[in-house]
Amino acid sequence: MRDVAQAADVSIKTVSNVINEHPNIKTGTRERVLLAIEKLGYQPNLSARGLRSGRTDVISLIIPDLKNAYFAELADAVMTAASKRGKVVIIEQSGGLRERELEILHGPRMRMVDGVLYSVLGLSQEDADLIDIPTPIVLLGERIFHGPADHVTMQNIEASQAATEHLLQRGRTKLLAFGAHRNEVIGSAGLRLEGYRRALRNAGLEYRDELAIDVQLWHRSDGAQAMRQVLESGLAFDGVVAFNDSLALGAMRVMQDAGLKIPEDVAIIGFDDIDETRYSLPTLSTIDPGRREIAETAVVMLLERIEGAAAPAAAREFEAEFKVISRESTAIPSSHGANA
Amino acid sequence: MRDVAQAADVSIKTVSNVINEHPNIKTGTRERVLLAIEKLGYQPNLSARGLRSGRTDVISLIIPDLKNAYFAELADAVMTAASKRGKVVIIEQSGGLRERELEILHGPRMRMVDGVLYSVLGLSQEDADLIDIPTPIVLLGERIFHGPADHVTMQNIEASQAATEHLLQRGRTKLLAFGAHRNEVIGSAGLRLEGYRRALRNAGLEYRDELAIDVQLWHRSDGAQAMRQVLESGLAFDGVVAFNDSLALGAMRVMQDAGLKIPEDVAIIGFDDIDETRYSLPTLSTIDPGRREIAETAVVMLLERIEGAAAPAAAREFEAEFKVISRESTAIPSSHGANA
DNA sequence: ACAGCAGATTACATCGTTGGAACGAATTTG
DNA sequence: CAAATTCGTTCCAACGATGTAATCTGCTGT
Repeated sequence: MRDVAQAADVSIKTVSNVINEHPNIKTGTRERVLLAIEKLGYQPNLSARGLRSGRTDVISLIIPDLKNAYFAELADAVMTAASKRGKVVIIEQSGGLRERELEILHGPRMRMVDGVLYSVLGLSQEDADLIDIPTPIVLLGERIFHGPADHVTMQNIEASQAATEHLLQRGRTKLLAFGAHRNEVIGSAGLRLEGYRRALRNAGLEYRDELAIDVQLWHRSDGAQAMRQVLESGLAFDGVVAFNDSLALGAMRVMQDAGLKIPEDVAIIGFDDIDETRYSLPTLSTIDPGRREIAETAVVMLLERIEGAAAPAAAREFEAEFKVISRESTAIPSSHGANA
Repeated sequence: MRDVAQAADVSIKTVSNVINEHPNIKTGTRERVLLAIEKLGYQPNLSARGLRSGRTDVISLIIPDLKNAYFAELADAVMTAASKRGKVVIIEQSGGLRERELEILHGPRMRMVDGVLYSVLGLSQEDADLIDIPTPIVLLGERIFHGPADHVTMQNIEASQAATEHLLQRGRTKLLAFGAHRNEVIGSAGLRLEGYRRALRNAGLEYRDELAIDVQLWHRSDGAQAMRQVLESGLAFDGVVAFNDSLALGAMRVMQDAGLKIPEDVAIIGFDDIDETRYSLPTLSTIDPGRREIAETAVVMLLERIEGAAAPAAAREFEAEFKVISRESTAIPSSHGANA
C-alpha cells in the first residue's frame, strides 16, 4: 500500500480512502490511485484489515456432516447467499456431538469470524444460555427455541401434517411415522411426529403408537435397518411418512428387496427434497423445506446482527415456506393391496 | 492479553511465549500464566496473529460444486484431514467456470489463507502458468499435469482399465464408454477413455467409436438424458463403463424405466464410490478412487509447502491407490440376453 | 569474591491497515 | 475583503500479536 501511495503521489491514508469508497475524494485522485493499484497489482492484507477494523468478512457455518446430502445442499445455499454479499464461509463439522459443538462455539476461531450460522444438533433447549457468545449468531434447525438468538427454521409441524395428509388423500390409512425419537418433544423428530398426529386426528383416525417407528440416526443405513425390523415384525402398513429423504430411500430399498411394490403396495413420502429423490426408482415424493429461503434469510439476519444497526434487539424467529412435492412414490395406482 | 499479563504479573511477551510454547519458560511462570488465561477466558486474536506472523491456519479449497456428491465427500475428507492438523477450511465454489476460478485464485482472499487446494476444472494444460501464484498450492484432479505445482490425483487410466476388465470378465463384450469427452486427451474423461481402450485391446477386442458416448456434464440428469438417446438410437450393448457414479445412476434409472434388467440385460459400473451407490437398486459397482488417501496426501503436501522446509523444490506428483468395488449391478446373472 | 555464562524475562519495534484529528486550500458568506 | 465554511488530504496513533535484541537473574568455576 505504501508503494501504491508513492506511485500515485498521495498519502497512504488516501489510498485506503479510495479502496473503502470514502466520500470526498476528487475524481482525479481516485483514478490515479486506482491506476497505481492496477499497475502494481496491489491487494489488501485482510489480516491487517481484520485487526484494525474488527471485520473479516468471513462467517462460520457449523453443521453436523457434509456427507449428509441435506447439509451439503444447505451449505451450498448458504455459501451462495454469502458470496452474493461478499462474504466467505468457513465450514466446521461437528458430527452432531455436543462436546464438539461447544468446542467450536467457544474456540478461538470464533474470534476470527464476523458471525456464525449454527445448525444445532448436539445442544438442546436447556443449553440455551451456552450459545450466548460475543460473536453474532443465527440458529438453524429445531432444537433451540426462544433462545437468546435469531432462529431460522422450516414449518416442521405443518409440513409433516401436509405430508401425512398427502398419503391420507391417496387412500392410505395405516401410516408409519418413520424416524421418530420417543421422549423427544422438540427437535425435528418431535415436531414431525406431532404433525403426523394432527393429520390423523383431523382425518378422524386414531394414533397407534406401534406405527411410530423409532430411528435415532437418519442415514440411509438406519432407514434400511429399521425397515428390515418392521418387515420381520409383520406389522401391517400401506404408507410411510419418513422424517427425512435418506431414511425413506433406505427403507424403500429394503421394501423393494422384500418384493413390495411402490407405490402400489406401500406409498412413501420423505422430507428435504434432496437431489437424489428426483432420480431414485421410483422417484420419491417429499417435502421441499424451502432451503434457499432458509439460507438467504439466515445470512441476511446474521449480516444485520453484524452491522448492528438494522436489527431489532429482540431475537427473531423465521419459518420458511414449504411445499409438498408429489412424485412416483405416492402416485395413485390403479389398484392396490395391503401388505403382510 | 494485556490483562492476562497483568494478572499473572509478567510481561505481555511472556504470555505470548507461553501460548506459543517457546522453550525456556519456568514451570512456575507457565502455570501462573495459564491460570490467568483460564480465569480471564482469554482468547488470542487470530487476525493480529495472522498479521504479525503471516500465518492464519486457514486453507482454501476450491471445488466446482458442493451439491455434487463426489465433491461433498472430497470436501469432507479434506476438512477432516485439515482439522486433524489444526487448520480450518474455506470452501470456494467455482462452478467449474474458468473465469470464476481465475478470479478466486487471484483474488485478495488468497492473501488471507496459508495455502490452496485447487480442484481444477475450468483451466487446462495451457494455463499452467496462470496458477503460479505466491500462495502455496496443491492441485487436485486431472486437467493440469507437469505444472509448477504439486499434484494429487487418482490412477485414472489404470482404474478405468480395471473397471472395463471387470465387465469383460463377466462375459460382457459390447461396452459403452459412458461420459466421454471427444477431442480431450487430458482430463478425467480422456484418461478414462484411454483406460477403457487399453482393456479392450488387451482382451483382443476392437475399439468401436460409436460405443463411446459423449456426455459433457457428469450430473445424474446428463446421464439420464444421454442414455435416453442411446436407447432411442437402437445401439446394441450389454455393459456400461460410466465415467462417474452420478452418470451411472442416471443412466440406470432410464434403462430400468425402459424395461431393461440390471445386471441381467446390462451390467454397469461407475466411478467414485459415492455413498449413494451402496443404496441404489440395484447397488452400483464402482471404483473407489482412494478419496481419503487423496485428501490426506494433498493436505500434507500443502502443509509441507507452507512450512517451506520439508518439501523438495520440484513439483511432486502423487497417485492414490484405487479399488474395484463389486456390487449387484455387475453381479453374474444365471443367464442374460442382449438388448435392442 | 568475581568474571563468565546460560536461562528466563522484558522493552521495543513492527506487521498493514483504518479511525480520528488536524491541516491547508478552495469556496462561500457577512 | 476578512471571516467562516466546506472539501480534500495528511499525520498520527492504534488494533493485538510476535521477532529481535537487550536486560536481568542466578548459577558455575577459579
